[in-house]
Amino acid sequence: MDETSTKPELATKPGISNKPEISIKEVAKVAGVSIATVSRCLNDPESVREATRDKVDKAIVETGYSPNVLAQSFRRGKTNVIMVVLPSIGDPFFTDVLQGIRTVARANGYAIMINETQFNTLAADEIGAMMVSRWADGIVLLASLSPYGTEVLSARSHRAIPIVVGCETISPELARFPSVHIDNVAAAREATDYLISMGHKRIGFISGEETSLLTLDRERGYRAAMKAAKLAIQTGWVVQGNMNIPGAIKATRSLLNHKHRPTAIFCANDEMAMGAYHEIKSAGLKIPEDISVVGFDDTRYAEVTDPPLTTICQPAEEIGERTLYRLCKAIEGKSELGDTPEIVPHKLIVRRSVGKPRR
Amino acid sequence: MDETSTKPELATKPGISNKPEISIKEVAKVAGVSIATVSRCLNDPESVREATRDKVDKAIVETGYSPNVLAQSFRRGKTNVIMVVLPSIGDPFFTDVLQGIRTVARANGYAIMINETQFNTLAADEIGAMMVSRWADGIVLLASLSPYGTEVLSARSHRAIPIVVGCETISPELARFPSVHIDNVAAAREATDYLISMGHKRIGFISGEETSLLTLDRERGYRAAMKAAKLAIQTGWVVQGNMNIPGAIKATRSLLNHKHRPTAIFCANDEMAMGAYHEIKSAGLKIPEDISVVGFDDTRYAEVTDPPLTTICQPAEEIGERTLYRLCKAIEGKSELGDTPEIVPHKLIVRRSVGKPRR
DNA sequence: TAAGCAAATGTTAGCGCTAACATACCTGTC
DNA sequence: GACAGGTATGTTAGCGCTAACATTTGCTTA
Repeated sequence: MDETSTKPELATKPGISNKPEISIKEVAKVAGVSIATVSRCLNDPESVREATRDKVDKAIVETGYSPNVLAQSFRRGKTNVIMVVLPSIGDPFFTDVLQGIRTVARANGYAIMINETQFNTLAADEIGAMMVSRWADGIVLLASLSPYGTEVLSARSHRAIPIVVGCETISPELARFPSVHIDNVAAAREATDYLISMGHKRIGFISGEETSLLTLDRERGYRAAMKAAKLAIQTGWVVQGNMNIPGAIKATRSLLNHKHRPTAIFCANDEMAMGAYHEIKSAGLKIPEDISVVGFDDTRYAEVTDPPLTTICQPAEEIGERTLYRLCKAIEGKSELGDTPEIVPHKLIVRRSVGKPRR
Repeated sequence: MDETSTKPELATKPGISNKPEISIKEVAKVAGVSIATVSRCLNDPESVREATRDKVDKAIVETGYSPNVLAQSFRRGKTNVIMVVLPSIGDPFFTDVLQGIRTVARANGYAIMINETQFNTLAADEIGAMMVSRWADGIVLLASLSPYGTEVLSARSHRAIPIVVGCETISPELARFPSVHIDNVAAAREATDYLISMGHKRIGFISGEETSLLTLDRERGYRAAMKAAKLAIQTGWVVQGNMNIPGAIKATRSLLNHKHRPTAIFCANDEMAMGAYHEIKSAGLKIPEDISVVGFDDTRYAEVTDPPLTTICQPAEEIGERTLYRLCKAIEGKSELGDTPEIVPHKLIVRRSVGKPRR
């Protein structure tokens, strides 16, 4: 035990690390101080004399000690982990939101744990479990919850950890949570208005998951614009596309086969617009000459599609940053804005996917 | 305290949850049993008499108890968390890998923590910290580490938690870790050979991050194919594109302006191929008539680009599954394959982005 | 019915760390 | 040189849980 070989024996089987976990106790012994002093050196170095600190630092290096984060978290009752719940990791829009989240998280010493709902309810259980188990210090909810999920959340609310909702529109049930998002209704209306202003009268809409309130809001904006312009929406002009490419392809096909084929298609996100592009071109039609397309999100692909996609730009990174900022404040118990929803600005980005209708 | 109101008081300030954390002790008291029995009901229900179990279950519901996962993890020395390290969450290829990872993780009771390196060295520190702090039970490494990162890892190896490398080619330093990946050299060579077989003699290559061994391997395959066909590679035909769209656009521009302009471009991933498409079309050139393009990864976008992209298909989901499977085994200490690299098959998917060169 | 044995339950010692409290150690002042 | 008053360090009680060990209970069998 006392043989001072430079290298500790290597575990022959990684994964079954041989027990001798180096604890604060070991360091204390080597440094000739008490464990409290070691702890202080780690957490409040100012409070310990320099000479002692040096001894301890040396002992830490010598023993190869590093704190057991698990024990720390347990003791402090804080994990410094934030869970992010989102519908789909693959969505490039969320990539940008996550970027913002990560920046603020890192700055505040939090690690991020990502959880995909994939539009199912399972996630709700996991969120509930998370809340209750105290694994995470807080939750960023970028997805909409099923009614069941909302119920789970409410049921556990007495042991709640802070939640901030981002991107998603707020349902009445979730209204008690702070949120950061654009005005989806207004944005969708703006996009539709733009199509109308270009002369389109037959406009189709490809929606997302019906469980998503965000999608519903975009549909609402589309309908509002149509109504305001006194344009009728034919049955079959609103098709569900599930926010993904295969869904959009199917939806577009049905739109193209409609007996009153729309001259323009408004997609609830850019990903679906890419699917629509594909199907439109496959049908031998040209964008925007034969049919115009508008997307939503302004992902990094919008610029490089052919033709470049006209779409609504959300300040994704900013949403991420603001969401996490507010969550951090809430965790610290000094939320500034309370549960106020925070509306960030959107912007219609006009590229070349919209033209005048042929007739 | 004994007032049996249906709803416990709501914390007025979420985030500062009012202390009374319900512990196993509370449940034991309510059920009239010892804490050990409660623990047993949770962890090994078989070992407790049904009548007792019922009492405890009822008490659990009544108190609203749920275990403090932090305490459990601390006590057991196991978190059931696996950290996944990848270069970029936004890359659609990793979306599929993650899908596979998630499936196996969930089946084995692990939560996933995602960590983006974004090609910097910072991540290495975090991985090292993770290893040492025992936050995670294991690590999936889908990114290549900088030399510094490798050093960090080695330095801490005496307290190692299991690591399995996925996708990335294995450097000699990492060779001691198990891995799952395709044969990148062979795949890149196959793609290049295909271009050559179509009659191309002037072929450019857009590479990724120079720190990535995977990219280097693909470049190696390209060079090997060219050499085998006795085709010279002009200076300036191999350009770095950083695995993203803006990088690819710049790289493509330089390729198009080359005095010996290539008739085909091989991109180290599909994302860059999309950037290349854009730049080629912007220059007024047609794919594949004027210039052919080959990608790598076969992401979900490859099919819907215009024209559909010829590319190398990696079994992304399978890589994820296998990687995690092996990691789980390693965590359980019964790794079957040891550190053997596992090569999974790739496949060239021929679509319509490659034609015969014009001259 | 008492012994014997297994099954069921209880008791308790920590896991590694932090923080409250207790004690020791300085330094300067009169 | 004794004392106050601060500063630096030591001692120790848990956090909630699990698992090893101790004890009780219930049931079988002679």
